[in-house]
Amino acid sequence: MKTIVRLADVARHAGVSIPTVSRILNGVQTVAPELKEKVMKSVEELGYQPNRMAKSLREQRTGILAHLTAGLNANFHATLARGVQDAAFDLGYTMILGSNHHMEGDKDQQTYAKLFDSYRVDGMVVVPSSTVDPYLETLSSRIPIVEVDRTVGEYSRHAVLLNNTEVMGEAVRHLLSLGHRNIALLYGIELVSTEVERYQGFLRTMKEGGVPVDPKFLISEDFTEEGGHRAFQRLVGSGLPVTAVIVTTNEMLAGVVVAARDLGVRIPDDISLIGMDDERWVRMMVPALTVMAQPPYEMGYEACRLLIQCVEGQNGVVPRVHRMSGKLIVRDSTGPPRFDG
Amino acid sequence: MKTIVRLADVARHAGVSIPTVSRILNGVQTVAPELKEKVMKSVEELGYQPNRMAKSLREQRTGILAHLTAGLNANFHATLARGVQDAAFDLGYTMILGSNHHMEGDKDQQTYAKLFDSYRVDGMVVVPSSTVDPYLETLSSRIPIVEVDRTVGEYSRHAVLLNNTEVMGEAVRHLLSLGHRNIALLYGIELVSTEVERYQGFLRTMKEGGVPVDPKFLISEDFTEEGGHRAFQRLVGSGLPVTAVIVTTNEMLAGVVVAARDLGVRIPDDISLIGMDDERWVRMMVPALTVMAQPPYEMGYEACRLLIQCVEGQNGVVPRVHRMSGKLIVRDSTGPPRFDG
DNA sequence: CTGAAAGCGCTTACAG
DNA sequence: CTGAAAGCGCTTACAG
Repeated sequence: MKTIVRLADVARHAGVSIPTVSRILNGVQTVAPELKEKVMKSVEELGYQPNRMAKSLREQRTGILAHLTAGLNANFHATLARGVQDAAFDLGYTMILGSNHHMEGDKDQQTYAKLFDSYRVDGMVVVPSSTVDPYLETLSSRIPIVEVDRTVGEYSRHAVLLNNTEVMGEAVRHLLSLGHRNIALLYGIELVSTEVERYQGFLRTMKEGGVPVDPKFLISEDFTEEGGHRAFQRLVGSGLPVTAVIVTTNEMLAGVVVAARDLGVRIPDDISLIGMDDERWVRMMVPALTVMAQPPYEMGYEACRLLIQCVEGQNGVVPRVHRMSGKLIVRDSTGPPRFDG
Repeated sequence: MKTIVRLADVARHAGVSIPTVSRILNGVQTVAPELKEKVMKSVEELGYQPNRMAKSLREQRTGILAHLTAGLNANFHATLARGVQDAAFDLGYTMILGSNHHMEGDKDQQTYAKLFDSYRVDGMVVVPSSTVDPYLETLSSRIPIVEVDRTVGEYSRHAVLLNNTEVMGEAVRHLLSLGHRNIALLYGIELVSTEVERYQGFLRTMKEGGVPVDPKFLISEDFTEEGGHRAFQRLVGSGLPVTAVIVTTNEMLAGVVVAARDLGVRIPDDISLIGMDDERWVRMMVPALTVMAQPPYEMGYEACRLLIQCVEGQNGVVPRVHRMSGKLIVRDSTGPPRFDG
């Protein structure tokens, strides 16, 4: 293990004092050009690399941003994380990542929040879960936090969210214009903002379209593939005259597709289907699915950009919700209802 | 912004010296039980959270591990990263993540490596690329590095890799046993160890099976979906009597599937197909694809566990290659060759 | 424009 | 068993 070069080594090598080297490296104050040159040569020769830990300790800022996510399993969250990371990198920060541990759900988010706090990160971009919230609330008093994808609700912080009601509205209008009236909504059982907003968007647009909604057409289940499977089974098992189904999450969507195959329900001949998230499997399967597409990369990037703004002083800005627009991508899983539907 | 609690604050609050608090918190040395109790109460009351930066600076170790990956876009790498992260978390470390920036390929890996080095990370788990290698080599002299998924080759470091030749062998034998003789291999054009090993595994097993390989059946292209598309087009366009195709990467596999549809080639009726990575789309599409499945989570976890072993002193252990076994999952994209094939 | 001194928040020999 | 002192590698007032 080679010994590491410190500022003092560079100073000695260049024949100047430590502060001088520091000033040159940080471009602060004016320095004699000749000294600068000499020092830069020493830096080069010795391969000096500043110790960010020491710098952080002294400056009382680390240049590290934490991202607390709900889990990299879902492509959506992985891409969002990439957005956060790229923004951090572009703006001179480093991202530290905490995602759900194993399969234990979100109970680790708080552990991660504490851990990252102990590293004195400059701020956090978080996909909030109910359990992490109380801790974040206290943390908020010390460092800026930006919520992304969903929010725990009272908007006391910046939040970057999808324009959920809008996209859902698009989806509903698409089905209505095809002639559908008996449209079911399959959604996640947890009370997170995304689900609430999509649910509301559904109801509102149906109302605007003048189509009454039978509560039996509103089915909530687990966020998982299994949940989607069960929801679709229940729906079809009920014998109701459904002609179209909207599913609010990608995981559930997969379950719905499998269930439809299991039950011999043809898409879109028997039932039209609209899902969430434009992932590869959605494009590769036959029929390719009509989906509400989100821009996860942009959401992450924007959230992080906002966070850095807060970190760097513009925290005079009043916290608000930033809406990113999704769009409906029409493919082959939606068509006119069956004539007997 | 609330002011933050330091060790000194706890000491004053408990009426003891700073070192005493430090010792109690770190469980080092024996301390009077009464003092301990008093201090712990103060810690609790003040909500003290140690400053890891300061601790790191003093201890000359940060407890941070860096993971340099090839990009979270691919599910494989996202899951692998999750494995690394979980291992880090389980063993008391924090993971810092660097993945490819935007679409610029791997040229940022070196930037990330430098950045993380400046934070004095205790070690790195890296999915190496050719450009990052020279820098890693010098870094290796200071901190432990474990390679994962692929290696730049000379095995001067620990590496956790898939047993590429084995799984490829399984795939080939599966096709041979179905009666195929004219099997094509579509692989990535870059000279990375995964590709080289899979290529060799293909040739070796064909040889063992006593089946000569026409070099025209060996087609290399970009790692991308477009690359796969082109490769399949070239193959079919050549008019060669292929009855089965093996594709070495998931990205290319998607391109092959699309190309087959475009050209009206039926799978497995006209051509049998084996791909890589057991991702959702591979299971959801019809026919569900036969694939060589890797255990990315386990690979990441194991690599990180190994790294921590090195970090914590067992670096007496001679660096070696650790092989993880993949397995062939037979589904509906492989069948007997066409009688006229 | 440059250097000597202090200090960021910890831990760890060193005395007692 | 406990505390005073030094030091990890930096930056930043403070003199000159």
